[in-house]
Amino acid sequence: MSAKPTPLSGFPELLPAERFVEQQVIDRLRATFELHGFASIETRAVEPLEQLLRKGEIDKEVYLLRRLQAAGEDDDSAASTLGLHFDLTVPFARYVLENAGKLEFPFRRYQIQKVWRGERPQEGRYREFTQADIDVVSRDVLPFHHDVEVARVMAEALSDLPLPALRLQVNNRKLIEGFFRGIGAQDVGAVMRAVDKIDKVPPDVVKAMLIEEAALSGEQAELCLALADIRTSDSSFVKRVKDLGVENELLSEGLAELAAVIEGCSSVSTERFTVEADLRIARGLDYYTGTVFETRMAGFESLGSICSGGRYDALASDGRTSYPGVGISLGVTRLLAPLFARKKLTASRSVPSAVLVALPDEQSRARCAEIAQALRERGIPTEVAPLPQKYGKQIRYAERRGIPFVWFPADLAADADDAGTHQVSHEVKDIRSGEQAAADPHTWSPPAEDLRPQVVRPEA
RNA sequence: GUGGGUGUAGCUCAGCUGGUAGAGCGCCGCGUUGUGGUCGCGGAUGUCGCGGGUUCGAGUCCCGUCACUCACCCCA
Repeated sequence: MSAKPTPLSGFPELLPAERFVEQQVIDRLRATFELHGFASIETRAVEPLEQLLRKGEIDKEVYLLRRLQAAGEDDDSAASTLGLHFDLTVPFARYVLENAGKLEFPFRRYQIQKVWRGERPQEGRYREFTQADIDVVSRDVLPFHHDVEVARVMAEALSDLPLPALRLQVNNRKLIEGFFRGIGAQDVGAVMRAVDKIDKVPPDVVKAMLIEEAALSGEQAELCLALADIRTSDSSFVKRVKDLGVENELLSEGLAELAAVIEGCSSVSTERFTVEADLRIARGLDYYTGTVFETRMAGFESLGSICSGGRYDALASDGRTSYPGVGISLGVTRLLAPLFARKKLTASRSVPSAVLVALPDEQSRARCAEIAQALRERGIPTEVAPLPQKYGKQIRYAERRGIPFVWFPADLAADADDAGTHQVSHEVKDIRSGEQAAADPHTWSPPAEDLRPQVVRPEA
């Protein structure tokens, strides 16, 4: 490669310190998911286009996969063409159907993988990014308490991470659909699309859209706006909805479900992670049938939702048996990349090494490697200096990487010579404080907080 | 897919009505001949995104193109 490559927009690549943070976050998510009994699976990167397009009008979002030499080959039907998956829910539904005979239901799984979308990239929107999903799927019927469970598990996982304050907003499709039907709306989808704009355009514009595009009367539109305005952190939203005076069976069911989720999550709500009913949340994806989730991060509202999901009763079905599910998906890249870009999150050093063993001269390399190995045997990440440069340069090498300790090997000539001019024993220097003391590679250990890099929030 | 903005050193950016490139930070060296950071002195680095056009002359003007970026759309 001769010319300098240009960055490829939308395919973020992290520097080592950021990658360290990402891996810590993924480890943390994984630990929490497993603590709650979710099993890991990984699905293939590609699905038949036919499967991928079941989700709706996203054909322009899917990257097709074909061999360079395949031009002119016959079969380009949706059934045989492959595309990279653009989320983890659709492949999971396919996986459940394919393995239904071997899985135990209700099936609880987590999945942390890359996904691809043909987007125009900008901050928080990528063409290749990592999602972390948890879902529970059952056969025929999935008890409602799992709606509460997935929210609680994700809340617990996110609460453990060093992030700005998060707000989990919950709504229910039955509630809003029931409400819209209850007021006499004919085109529920058009109403939802208009209401969904409420955070971006003024209320009177939304009202105009409701009247023009969803064929509502001014009164009906007012009721929709009033509903969308309701936001509470407890179940008091129920009374406020009822006060609007709309009667509908589906609405009542949705109200009861949403109240159950809000009450069920009240104990995981903290200052840094709040859960609330927000009746303007709709979600564009049409496979959701009940509970829906979105999550906003304080100071990063323009990113949109960083963690979303909901209940889908009909996504997976083989024609005779249906597999209803509920899940929630964290956008790991959307969450972290903006924090990295704004220097709100990084690692205390860019390499795992806690110790750099200084190299006096090339002849000493084997001896220095032994010192390093003695440290490693006790779990201390250690590297040997690459070149026998002046010690000042070697210290600088460590400093730039954030390696906190430099190990100076004992001078072998010390036995024969005057101890005043030679370093008789091994010494280790904390380059932050400058303190240096004699040490034995078989017993010395760094302070626990220096053993591994730490995730740090520079200004938090 | 639609509509804006921007491309100059490793990074952030200046560069006037066209006269063939600059600053800060970073990097390297020396002061300080095996202990860094501070300070002082010195040094290196650019196909001015790419292609074409106008001109005696283009980083600067024009056209095209590519990339990046922001907003919309949609979404993690």
